[in-house]
Amino acid sequence: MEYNFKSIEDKWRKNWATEKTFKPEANSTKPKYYVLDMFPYPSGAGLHVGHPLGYIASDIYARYKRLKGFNVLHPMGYDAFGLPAEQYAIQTGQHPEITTEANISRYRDQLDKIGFSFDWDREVRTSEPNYYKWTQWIFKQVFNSWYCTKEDKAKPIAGLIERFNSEGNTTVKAVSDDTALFNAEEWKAKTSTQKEETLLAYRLAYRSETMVNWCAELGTVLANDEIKDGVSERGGHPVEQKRMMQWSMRITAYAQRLIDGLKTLDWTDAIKEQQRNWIGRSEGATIRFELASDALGIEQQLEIEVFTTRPDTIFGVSYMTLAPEHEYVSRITTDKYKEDVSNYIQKTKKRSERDRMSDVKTVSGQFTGAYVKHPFTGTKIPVWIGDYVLASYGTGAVMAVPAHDSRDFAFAKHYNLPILPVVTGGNLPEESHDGKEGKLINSSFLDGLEVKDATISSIAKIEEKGAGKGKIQYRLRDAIFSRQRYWGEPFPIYYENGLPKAMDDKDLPLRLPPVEKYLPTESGEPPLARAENWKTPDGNDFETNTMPGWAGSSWYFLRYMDATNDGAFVSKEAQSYWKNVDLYIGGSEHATGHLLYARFWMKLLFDLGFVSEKEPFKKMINQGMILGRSNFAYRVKDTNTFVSYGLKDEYDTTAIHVDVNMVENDVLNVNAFKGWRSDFANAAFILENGDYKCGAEVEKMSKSKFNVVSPDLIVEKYGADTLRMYEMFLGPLEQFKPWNTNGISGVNNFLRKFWRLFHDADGCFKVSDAKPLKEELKTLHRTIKKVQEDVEAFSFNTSVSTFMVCVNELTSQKCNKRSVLEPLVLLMCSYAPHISEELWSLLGHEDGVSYQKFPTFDSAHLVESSHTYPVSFNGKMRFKVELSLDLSKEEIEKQILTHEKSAHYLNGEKPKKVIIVPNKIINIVV
RNA sequence: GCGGAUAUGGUGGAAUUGGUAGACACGCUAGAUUUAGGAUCUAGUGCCGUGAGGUGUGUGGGUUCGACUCCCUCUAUCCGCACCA
Repeated sequence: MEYNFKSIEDKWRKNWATEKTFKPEANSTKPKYYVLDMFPYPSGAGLHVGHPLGYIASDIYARYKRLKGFNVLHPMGYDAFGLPAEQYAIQTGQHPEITTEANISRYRDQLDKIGFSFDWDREVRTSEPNYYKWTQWIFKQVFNSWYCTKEDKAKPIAGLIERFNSEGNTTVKAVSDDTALFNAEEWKAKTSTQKEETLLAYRLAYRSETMVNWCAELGTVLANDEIKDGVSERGGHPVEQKRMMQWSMRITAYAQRLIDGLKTLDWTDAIKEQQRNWIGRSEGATIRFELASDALGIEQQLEIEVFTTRPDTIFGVSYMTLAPEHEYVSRITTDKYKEDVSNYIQKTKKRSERDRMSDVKTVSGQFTGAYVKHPFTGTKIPVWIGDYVLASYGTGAVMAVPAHDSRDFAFAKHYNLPILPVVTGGNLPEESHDGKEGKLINSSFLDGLEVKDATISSIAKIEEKGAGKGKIQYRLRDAIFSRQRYWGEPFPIYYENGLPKAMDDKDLPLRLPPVEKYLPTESGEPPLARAENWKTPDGNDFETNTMPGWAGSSWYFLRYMDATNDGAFVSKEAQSYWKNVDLYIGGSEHATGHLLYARFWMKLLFDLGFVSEKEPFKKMINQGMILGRSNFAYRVKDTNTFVSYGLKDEYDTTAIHVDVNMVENDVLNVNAFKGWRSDFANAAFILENGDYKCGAEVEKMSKSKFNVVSPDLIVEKYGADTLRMYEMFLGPLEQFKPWNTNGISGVNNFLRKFWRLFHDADGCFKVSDAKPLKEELKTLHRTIKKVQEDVEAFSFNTSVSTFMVCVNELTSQKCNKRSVLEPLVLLMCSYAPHISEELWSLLGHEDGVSYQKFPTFDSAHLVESSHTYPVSFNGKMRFKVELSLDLSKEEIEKQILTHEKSAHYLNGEKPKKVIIVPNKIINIVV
């Protein structure tokens, strides 16, 4: 019988589904292992060959762990809320739910064809009410919590109210918006509205007027990580800064714990480093500078606070710079400079965020006429404004030390301000000396100290003087949590007297209401404002914003543990058994979005006692993207004539993406092209050697570039097992690589050869029960060893090669011994499950291959031809003999003596003594 | 500018962690077979050289009996962050 992948794959796929082969055991005594893929957003384009890459890798690992005796959880679901379905709804009026449903069923079909070992009974969809019920519930927990900095954890707000009742807020140490101090009496005297307002300043989910990234084109705000190069990540639309009332979450309260937690994670350094940079911890001090009182007609005793990471350079301050938006600018500017300052502010406002980014070299600023006093010397320091200082970081003001900060240096050079060196070293006055090495000079009590020590003692002196204090500053901002969209989770929030109130648990989920149109209202309110009767039974308005995309994806990994539970987001028992994700596979593009938010929520749920783990994903592998290879045709300008790639330089042409499915080996199927689009029906072609050659380029796969290769076609032509092995064979998992189908026949050949090992010349299934030869065992055990090492190291590409070598060797050994082939099937079944399952059943086993044990290797069989080389060692000669455990001592000696390099060491004499040590190194005393 | 990564044949990529560089696969060349081939099989294939031989892992240096592997220098490419004080 020939290898008929179609019938084999259909048969086993059905069998796995009906037998529920991949359902984890309940009440298992086995150790657990949780393998998770980042769940996909079901887009209209369907899966392309890049999507399954990570899924195949995780599937191989999940199947491997199962054979290794683990109770494996390997689920899949859909991140179903999102922009494209909503934009499609805006264009067509079709409800996003219908679009999403259709896309999901297409995804499911495609996924099913590849033979994954998912437990589909645990599927989750973030847009399902029985899922987002719990997203809303978690939001409520956040809303009803505050962050205690003393215990360094989130706590229920009810406890805070009790403390306010008994002692006010004077002893409360919390992460909160600045609020005035009050005692218990004052708290009790507040009206309920005032109390709510106060509490809102403490809640971990809160509403505030915030500067947001507003994308007019998309009609919504965007998070920082949804913006790339100043435009929206989706669609590339311009983004502007705007003040709006928004929900936010106090992720900043967790900044330090999010950094500390990274140490416990088995993630790549690149991702950890990205998160560290994003959180952006810097140690330094805040220092207050008093306004010089002799400034003309300016109010006394105003202090400007700066943040600096270099308090040691305090004596090098030669001026101060405020952000143009700094609140004191108008108050301190002297009459003489009023006009210049306001002109400058106007000018910087016009510069968009994008210009500021692309043009960081231009130095600009303006003197305000005001001076501050140096806290130690009392010297007058001029105050400038400059757009190199950001209002949103630190205090929006910097003490400028041009000698030791390159930005201050450029500014000082440009405006001719003094440059005072206070640390030795560097290349002053040509450039600033930013490095933290050298000794302090010209710095009074700091003179002679190293930078490190000077930093410590300067902070101490500043604190002693009451001029400031040591401070740790983070770049991370609170996460804006509301979106002006339809297709997202509604907030479980209504408004009473203008203040937000959380709904009762029993009223959840708050379902998305039907709306006529999916656009914002004429008055600019979000789409939910169109919903009829969007009110509580008491007539209070519901929140009209919806949650951002990351809400549902920040906890889905917990839901899989107990996907159908109606009484809790996950039961205590399920969570304490599965704990957290052991292996997470997905792209690195979520480094500062999803992966940070999920960690934040996990820690918050941990603080509140809902989960037992502090981190969601223990180990993570980031698969590289598979890129597409686009093809181009070259249209001669203003004609319908296309010129072949090699001749295009003789004409004035425009390149047009052509569908890669009409191109083979860069040769265009001209007839298919004519039928592709009506305006090409009459196209003329200038050929070379009778063919139309296309140009090619590697780009991201996308519908609009017509370079999407669907896995369906590959499965159709070669089968799922070939696709699985080929995707692994393509190269290291983590690497970005272009898709090309050139090598796929090699993998397909290999599977056919593998099949033939079990069949005789007439194609009849036939294996022998004879004892295997030494050579055959060597091949087998080497393969077991290598494959196990490769799987553990996620080097799936090399193990595919290992299989090929193994099958090639067994073929040339004409080996058809059961005792060799059976373990080989078990090795292969993670990679090519369908063919393995079929062969396993042909071998006469009733239990499926997934219920077996991973074979163990016996190093006694791993005998190589020996290889000897000399190693010098403390006057003795040391020889290393590789993999020659079966050689006799005499043989080893002979090899050493006849080794070409031996003459050099032994000078023709015989060694006095030969000592063989277990690690295959032989000491020879001369 | 800061941080992370990568660099090996015509191509994708191996190398047991310091031990015969180029496994495996694609491609290519020759031969066999087939009416013909996108099919199958056999042999060859880093580069230079007819050959013996020489040479070779981005550049230059170092450690070592021995370096793709370790150390230093430079170069190129990719990714992330970026006037964060």
